[in-house]
Amino acid sequence: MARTTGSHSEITGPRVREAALRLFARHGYAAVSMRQIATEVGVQAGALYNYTPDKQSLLFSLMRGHMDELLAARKALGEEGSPTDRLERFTRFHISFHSERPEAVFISYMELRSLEPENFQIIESLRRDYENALEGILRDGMDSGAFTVADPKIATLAVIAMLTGVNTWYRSAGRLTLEEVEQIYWDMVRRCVS
Amino acid sequence: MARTTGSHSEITGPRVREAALRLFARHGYAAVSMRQIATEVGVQAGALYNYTPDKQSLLFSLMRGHMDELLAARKALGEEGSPTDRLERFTRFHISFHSERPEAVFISYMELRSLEPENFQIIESLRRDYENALEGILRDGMDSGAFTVADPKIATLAVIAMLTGVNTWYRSAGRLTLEEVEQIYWDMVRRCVS
DNA sequence: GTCTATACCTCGATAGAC
DNA sequence: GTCTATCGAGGTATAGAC
Repeated sequence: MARTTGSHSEITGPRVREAALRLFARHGYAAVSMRQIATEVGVQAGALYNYTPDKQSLLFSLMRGHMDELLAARKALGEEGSPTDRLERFTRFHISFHSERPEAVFISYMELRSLEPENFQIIESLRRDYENALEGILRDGMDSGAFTVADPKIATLAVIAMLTGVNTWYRSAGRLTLEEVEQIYWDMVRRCVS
Repeated sequence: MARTTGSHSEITGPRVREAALRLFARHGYAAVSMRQIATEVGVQAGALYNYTPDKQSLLFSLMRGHMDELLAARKALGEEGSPTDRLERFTRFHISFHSERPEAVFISYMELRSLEPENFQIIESLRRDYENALEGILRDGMDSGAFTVADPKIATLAVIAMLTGVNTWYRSAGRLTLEEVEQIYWDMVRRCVS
């Protein structure tokens, strides 16, 4: 892991982000030092500042990148089909997307309070966009009579909380395959809104 | 807020815990310094060490106290009635108990990673006790035919995640009363398992 | 682009006066 | 029981050599 002088910007940049992602997720933003990140990458602390203006920007960039990916992937699901079909797609998508990047998910939920106010507002707004996508499905289903939901706003938050909870226990080497987990949760979500 | 020399142990002790609870919840354990806590209480940093051997013990004591309260209150719900009745009691209890102490709940979920290993094991074990109480209700309901649940372990985690999510948005001055929130969630939980 | 060195600050925790 | 003062460690970020 010892490093000598040289240029490695194309390699080191991503490695800084990966190390920060892993360490922030494991120990928390405030508990991780720039020196630790540098050690993980194999450079000295000063070298990190070639890739980020400061520690806060590094956190924000990770969270922003995650939310942008999430929203783009959600959009790619499309709007075709019945509300029930769309809700099933959303449910399965949420579980599989989140299970593939547990560290980014964890940071994006846990480190909101570590963001400076302007950065917080931006991430919060992106998250609301995501919630609104689900709420739209639920409202369409209420209008068409497919769903019975007392309060679509609350049902949205309840479903997302339930689905995101998968990340606290799911391991790909565990008792259930991801497909089985998706099926179990889809059964519960479907019954929740019918 | 300026303080003079004197003895105030009966007052200061609880005040230290309250200040730590509030600050840990707002900014995170790692981001809060003993000096900040002392300032909030109105003493100097050194004086805190009359009430806790160190910062870690303060965190653990807060989390331990919360879990003990939670388990005692859950036990007081009793085991009488049908599985459906018990599930309704559990659901309403979880929501109201958690909504009354959002800071302790927040810390107990978010700061698990800030605990030293031995302390972590203790809190995790208490949390499993709580989950097992709900799982027992679900299993009894499956046995009696009242519930249809594909996987009681997963349903337990799903229901708890859904219910705990209330704390992320519920405010007592908001659009809905706590009773209304409880009713909405009970409807969703009931349908989830039927 | 990375290094070494360092400025400057804040941390947790302790010692000893009152 | 609280104060002031302080220790030693470690924090972010920058400067300048290579």
